[in-house]
Amino acid sequence: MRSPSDDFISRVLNVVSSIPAGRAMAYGDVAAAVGTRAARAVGTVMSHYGADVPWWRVVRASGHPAIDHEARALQYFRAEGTPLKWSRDGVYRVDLAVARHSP
DNA sequence: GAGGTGACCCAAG
DNA sequence: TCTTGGGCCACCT
Repeated sequence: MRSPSDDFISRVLNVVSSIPAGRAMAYGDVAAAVGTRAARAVGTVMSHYGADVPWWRVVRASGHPAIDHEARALQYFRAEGTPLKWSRDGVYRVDLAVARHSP
C-alpha cells in the first residue's frame, strides 16, 4: 500500500540512505533530489521517519546539523571522519564544500 | 476544504 | 560572521 504521501517519504528516506559515510547533503538538496523544493517538509518527515536513516548526514545549507541534535550528530561525524569546520565558540558545521554528496 | 506547524532556504542589513 | 524577514512545500488536525 503506497499512498502518494508515502511516496514522498519513501523517496526522502531513499535519498538519505544513499548518502555514503563521510559525506552529507543539505535539506534543500534532498528536496531537489525527490523533485521538490520542500526542504522544510524533508525535515518534518525526517523528524518522524528519520529513525531508520542516517539523518545526521542531512544538514542545513549553512552546514549546521539538525537543531537540538548537534551533539548526537557530532558523534557520528567524528566516527565517520566527516570534514567539519569548527568555530571559536565550540560550535561546528559540516564542510559541505568537501562533504557534499551528489545524488 | 482550510488553517497552523515545522530537524528549512535565500537575500539584505 | 550573525541576525531579521519573507517565502516555499508537505503533513496534521
